[in-house]
Amino acid sequence: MDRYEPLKIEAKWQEKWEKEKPYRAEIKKGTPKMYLAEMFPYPSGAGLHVGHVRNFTIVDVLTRFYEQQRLSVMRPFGYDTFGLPAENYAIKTGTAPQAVTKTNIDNFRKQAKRLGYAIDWDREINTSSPEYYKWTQWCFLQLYKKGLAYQKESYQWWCPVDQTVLANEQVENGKCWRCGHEVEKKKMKQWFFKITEYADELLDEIDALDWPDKIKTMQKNWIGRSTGAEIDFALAVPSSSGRSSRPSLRGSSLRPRSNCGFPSEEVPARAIRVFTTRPDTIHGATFLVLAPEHPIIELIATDDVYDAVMKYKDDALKKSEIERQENKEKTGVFTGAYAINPATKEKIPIWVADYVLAGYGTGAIMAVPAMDERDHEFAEKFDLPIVETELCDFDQFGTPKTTYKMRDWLISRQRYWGCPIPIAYGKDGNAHPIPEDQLPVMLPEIDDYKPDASGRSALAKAKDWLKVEIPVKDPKTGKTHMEEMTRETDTLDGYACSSWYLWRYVSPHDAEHAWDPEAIKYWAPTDVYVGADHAVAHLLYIRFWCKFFADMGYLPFREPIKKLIYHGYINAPDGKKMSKSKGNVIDPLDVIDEGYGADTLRTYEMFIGPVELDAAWDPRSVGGVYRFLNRCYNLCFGGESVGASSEERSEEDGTKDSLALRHKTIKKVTEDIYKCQFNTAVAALMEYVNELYKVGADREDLVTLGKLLKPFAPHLASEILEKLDADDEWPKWDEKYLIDDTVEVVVQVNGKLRAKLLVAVDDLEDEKKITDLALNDKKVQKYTEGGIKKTIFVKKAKLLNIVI
RNA sequence: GCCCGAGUGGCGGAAUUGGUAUACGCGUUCGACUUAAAAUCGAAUGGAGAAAUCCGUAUGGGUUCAAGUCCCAUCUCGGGCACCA
Repeated sequence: MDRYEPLKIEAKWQEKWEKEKPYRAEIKKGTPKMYLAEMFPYPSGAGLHVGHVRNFTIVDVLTRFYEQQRLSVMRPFGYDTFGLPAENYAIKTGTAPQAVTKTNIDNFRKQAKRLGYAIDWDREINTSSPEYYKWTQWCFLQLYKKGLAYQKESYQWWCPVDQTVLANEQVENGKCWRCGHEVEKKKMKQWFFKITEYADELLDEIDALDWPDKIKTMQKNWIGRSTGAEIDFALAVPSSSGRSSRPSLRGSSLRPRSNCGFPSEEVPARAIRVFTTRPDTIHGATFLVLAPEHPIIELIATDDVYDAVMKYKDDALKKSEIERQENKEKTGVFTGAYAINPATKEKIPIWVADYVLAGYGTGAIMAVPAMDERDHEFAEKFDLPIVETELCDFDQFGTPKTTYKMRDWLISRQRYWGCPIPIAYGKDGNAHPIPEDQLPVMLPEIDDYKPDASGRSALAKAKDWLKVEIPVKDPKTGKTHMEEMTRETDTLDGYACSSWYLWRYVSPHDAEHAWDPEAIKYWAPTDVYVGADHAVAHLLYIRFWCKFFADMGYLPFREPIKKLIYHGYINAPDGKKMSKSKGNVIDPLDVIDEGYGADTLRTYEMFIGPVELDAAWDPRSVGGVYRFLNRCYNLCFGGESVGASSEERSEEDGTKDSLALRHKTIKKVTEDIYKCQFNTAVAALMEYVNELYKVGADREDLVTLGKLLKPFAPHLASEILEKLDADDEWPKWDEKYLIDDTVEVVVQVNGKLRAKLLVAVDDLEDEKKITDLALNDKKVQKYTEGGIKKTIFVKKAKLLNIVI
């Protein structure tokens, strides 16, 4: 008898799948479709890690499960290749990111193929290939045309190490998500996507999603909608006139410069607009507080305190986000100016303090120390009046307003290795979109990738590339002429590239469209999406783009992902995060090559625990799963030690029991996979094999085993099914085999287990018979001598409780 | 600080959602095979007890015929948000 040699079996099947391409997705009209994908990986130089394997295997189990049910299945694969690691590597070594990326992709593909995934390899995509990013640029232009891609000068997060700006979503606890360095605020003109335009819809549709609550809550918090009102507080007449060198307030209305994220509408002359969720407390507003960045500060600060106010402002701007977060002690400074509370008509002082955030609301608040804890703390510290307030009807003072914590998505990156933004600047400095027929704007190959602190990417050094001729229509004559312009040197945030890739998969080589309209109608939206990261950023951005392209008529749905599986990490055996520096990394390819094989690795990672939980790698448990597969092999390929064959079994009981066992297992495994409870599905298969060892297995038992095992261990299962000359169609269970002739009834006395009765299944209908049987049971009688109060029979639970 | 989620054997974890707690796997122990080891196969394995039994799902209370599951309080751990007016 042959031994189980996983590496041999796996090589055989992988070669067959490579040649025959059985997992190619095709549109089959009339057949229900199933589109599954993982969050595509960034192909790092280190190759696959066990976390990738968990991610991809979850998708694979479901892919094969549905494929075996003969649904029309699509499971593509791709690479998210733009980004800092490849670029930093290029800077360090002088190797072109293009070359590094190609090497890494080749390695990833080779490794993924060794895991036996049911991937349609003809649908492979790579975000840094021109055939892909051409359409990323096309997407940008659609957003631009609708005014949803725009430029704005404002204070932004700047990472001094990576020398680029970052989106809010990429700043974690005041640190850069990539390098971990503290971020700074820098005032720059940058490109944004107007995600806030969709804030309400993004929020309102969360509840209906089949996504983990954790993610839904995080997105809700991130969007952070609150409703209230905006109220204008008129400035009181300044006690001293402004310095002549300073801009004057008189006459003109105040238009906040568009540099702090303040609303762009005009604020009435000589007034400060505040946002509050509690306009009904306006009578208790005893002072105003402005964010340090508020542009009106320098206009209203009186001479006597002007320098102090400006110093406070400068200090606040210099402070890192971490310093601001750590120090919750209230600080602030009086501007010397006053405003009029429109409700009480009282003159109230205007302060500046950094506990008021520039980016939220109007960057100014009315402080109601009697109602608000923070205002109270501030009032106490600076000895400002606290007056109890009566709630009032505020309609006469303010206008209803809804605000969001979410900001527009900053997409400019001052980096080389990204998708070029398809924009050029004319002599007048105005931005012009690159015409669609000039796409893609190719990323030029350059020698020196290093960015500098100038705030421009290395592309600024590609002198030839910078020049471009753009057709311009003269507004007077209506004639078009070519004008030489200078290209935008910022590249797009990598998240832009991944905001539409799920739709590219439906027609990955389409040269005419970003995605084929017919194919998208059939395949999309994605039915199951699996990942372990990007709870807010990517998963919010892709929802935003989906809604936008739905509005544009390019997508026939408004939510891109029906079901989201968000799985846990796999940690090192010591429970800590795996990391190269700690030297505790488990390399999945090593696990395969040690002799365990891919089937063991895959099955182990499904068995490791509930999908949503983190788990620690346990080398010994890997051995346990290997033993299980080995037992499967021996059972199917005939070992002497295997239990009785079907012929030797007693005709009456054996066959009936084995049918019950088989159908029970089919039911359990099927239902568990639907519920993504892969650990218990594997446990059920183990139980099945254990039982078959005891009672013997006939051909049908083994065929069933092969079919149920295939999603987890596809190579071994294929080998089994081939030997048995069986197809892999998913088996169905029949409830009639699950009903036994006899059942065990549990007898409790006061809720404690005292006896078990074996009764005919029909007797479950006869409560009196069972009660009599129980009361005649010797073990039960020991407890019921003193008489009984009542009995409770629960048919569903096959349980009788006797109360004494 | 606020909002979620979770605490079950030596370990990872099961438990039809109120109905036999500890499935499955690991580890441990014993046995078979072997000159021996590995592999494989079989058996045992929550604690106490000679046994009958008793005690056991973080802790303390409660509801119920019946609680790991529901309610209240406390403790511990994880996650999210964190001056958002």
